[in-house]
Amino acid sequence: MSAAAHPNEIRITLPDGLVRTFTRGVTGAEIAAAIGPGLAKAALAVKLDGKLVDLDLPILHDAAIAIVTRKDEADALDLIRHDTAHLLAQAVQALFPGTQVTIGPNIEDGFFYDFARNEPFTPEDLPRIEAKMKELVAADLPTRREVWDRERAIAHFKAIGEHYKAEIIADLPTTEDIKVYFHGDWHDLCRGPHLMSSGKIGTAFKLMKISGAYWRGDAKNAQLQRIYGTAWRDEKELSAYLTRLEEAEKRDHRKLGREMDLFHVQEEAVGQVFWHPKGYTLYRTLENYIRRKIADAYVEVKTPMLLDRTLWERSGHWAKYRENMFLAEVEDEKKILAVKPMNCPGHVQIFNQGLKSYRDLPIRMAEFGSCHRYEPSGALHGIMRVRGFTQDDAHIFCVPEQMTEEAIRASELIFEVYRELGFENVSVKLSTRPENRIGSDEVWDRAEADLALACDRMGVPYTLNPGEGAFYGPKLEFTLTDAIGRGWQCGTVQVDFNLPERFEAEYVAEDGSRQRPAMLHRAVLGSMERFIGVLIEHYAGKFPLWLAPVQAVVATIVSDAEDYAKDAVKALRKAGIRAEADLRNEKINYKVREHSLAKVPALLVAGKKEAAEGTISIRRLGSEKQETMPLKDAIALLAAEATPPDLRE
RNA sequence: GCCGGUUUAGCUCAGGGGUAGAGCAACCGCCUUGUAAGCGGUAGGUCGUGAGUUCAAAUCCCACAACCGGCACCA
Repeated sequence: MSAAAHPNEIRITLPDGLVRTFTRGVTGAEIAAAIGPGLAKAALAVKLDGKLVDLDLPILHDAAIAIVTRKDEADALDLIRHDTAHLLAQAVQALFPGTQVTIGPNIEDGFFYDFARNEPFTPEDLPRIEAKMKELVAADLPTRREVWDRERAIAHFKAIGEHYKAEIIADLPTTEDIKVYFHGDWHDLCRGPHLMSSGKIGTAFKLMKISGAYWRGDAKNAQLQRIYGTAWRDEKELSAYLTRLEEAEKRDHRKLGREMDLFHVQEEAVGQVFWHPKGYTLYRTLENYIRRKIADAYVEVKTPMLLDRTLWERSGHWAKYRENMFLAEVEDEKKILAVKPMNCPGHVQIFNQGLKSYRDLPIRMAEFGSCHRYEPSGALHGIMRVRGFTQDDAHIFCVPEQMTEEAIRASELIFEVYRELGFENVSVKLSTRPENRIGSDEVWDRAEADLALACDRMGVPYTLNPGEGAFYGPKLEFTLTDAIGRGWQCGTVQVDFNLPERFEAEYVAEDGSRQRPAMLHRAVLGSMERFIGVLIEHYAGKFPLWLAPVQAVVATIVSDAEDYAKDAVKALRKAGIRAEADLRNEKINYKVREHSLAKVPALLVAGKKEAAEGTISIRRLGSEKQETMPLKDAIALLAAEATPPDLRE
């Protein structure tokens, strides 16, 4: 492209490819105005060579620009949310003088701002702050950007008591301009860009919650007060978001677990689950499914719950993980036992029984291992984060050359299981060496490469999670996406250099020498408890038939149909269907409502007609239609559907 | 663990120094019923736990616990 004819002119390429010439120093606002008054009015910011900048920023060089309006969803939301965060800070400082501002970034669906203030904010403060924010929007305060000298900025923010801001500036790279944005007469350090006035923000925002948050995310630092908010392009989007939150709440596994009589928790067993008959049916269905999935390639074992302290000292857990372990003392024997937080040391003990040959490898040792970890009280959450849980665990002992192949095998199992359980969308992360680790760099290089190669060979894309590996080895982490788009990290494949070494696991190699086996940890579901929680929320309690605790209810309309209904239940059960009879003296409306609320997938209604004809009237959960068919056809239909996915043709 | 909030019947929630209420569920009757609540009645609570103030505490004060929302943690 040739340079512009005149030195004071620059060439601006617009999104439609059109190139227009403007005076050097032209602003996005001016370009928008030159294109049309509508665009000028709608303009929020400029995308200058792909980077969002202020509308009033002078453009000095030839560039490709796009005027960003509310129609550009991602950019518009970014701009609006960031401005709303500033608006929040401005309102808070107006209402609560002496409050320091710190940082206020955008997050998914909104933003937050962290404040330093001795008095805590209360829930009642939120509507007040929100009202103030709307006032500031109505005032349509103009935005102004200034670039300050670093030392001046630090001195200024210190002088006005904004010590956190001063600290932020001091930590900014020296290459960075120190930009201060004014909204009316309030100002804040910010990298920008911002909308040209507060009126552009609109009023589709809402403050959501208050929480504590540590300065710079470090629990050793002071705790700040965080206010979360959400902001959208218009009221319609805001209300759609709020509706989405309500819908998510309806899926809450704690609520559904109670309503569907699946499980409960109580104070005397904090962080542990009481599985009710229906919940445990679901649990066993899932467990047996996994058991079938691994039947051909794995051996299943069961290891002790309580193991002597000396074993944990040897495994390294005593040093690294003790504060998370439950201990049991046996005074008579002066012993301290620990409740296992993991199954791996136990599995190595089994591996170590008897001499293994390279011909025996790989040994894939699985256990539905009941583990207990003393999780911080604040981390507990329903059955998703508990202190007593069961891992669908396995450890694979192999020769080092088999590592990639075994990682592939484990990963493919994970993908297959997720797909069969109704999760199509799965992402993979490769977590690499953390600062605090054991093992030489060469060993880490090799292990990370093995896992990366496994992904490549499967054709599975992965994102790198640098520094997030376990201290004993790198890992692959599998995150599935549920029905409403939330990610749940469940499966994992981890290399372990630590345990085989510490427990001196060995096998006899081809040349007769003793070698250390490589070890992989792997879990598909992760924890049974957590995964069932995910399933409940994913399906909103409406499980596919094969998982549903009660698959069919035969409900009578008149008492004359009772014997027929009982026989129908018998026949259903004989076909392997979890069926129950509802012979109560209630209207069919009442029964339909009740079993629908209980989320029974198939309601089989038997009245006088059905009893006489040997038919049944099927009503499926979620449908208002019903279909009458011969009982044996209904049984065949349901039996087919009740077949677990791995057993289908 | 930290910050804030909450805790009253099985569930959802009201009440707020004078001894506890509603709806639904449960139980008992009546109704034999045709696809999302038929009618009537009965019963049900150490008001999270402990300690205090008071003539009197579910209510006020303190401590603790559990739960909820975040933060931190998540071998």
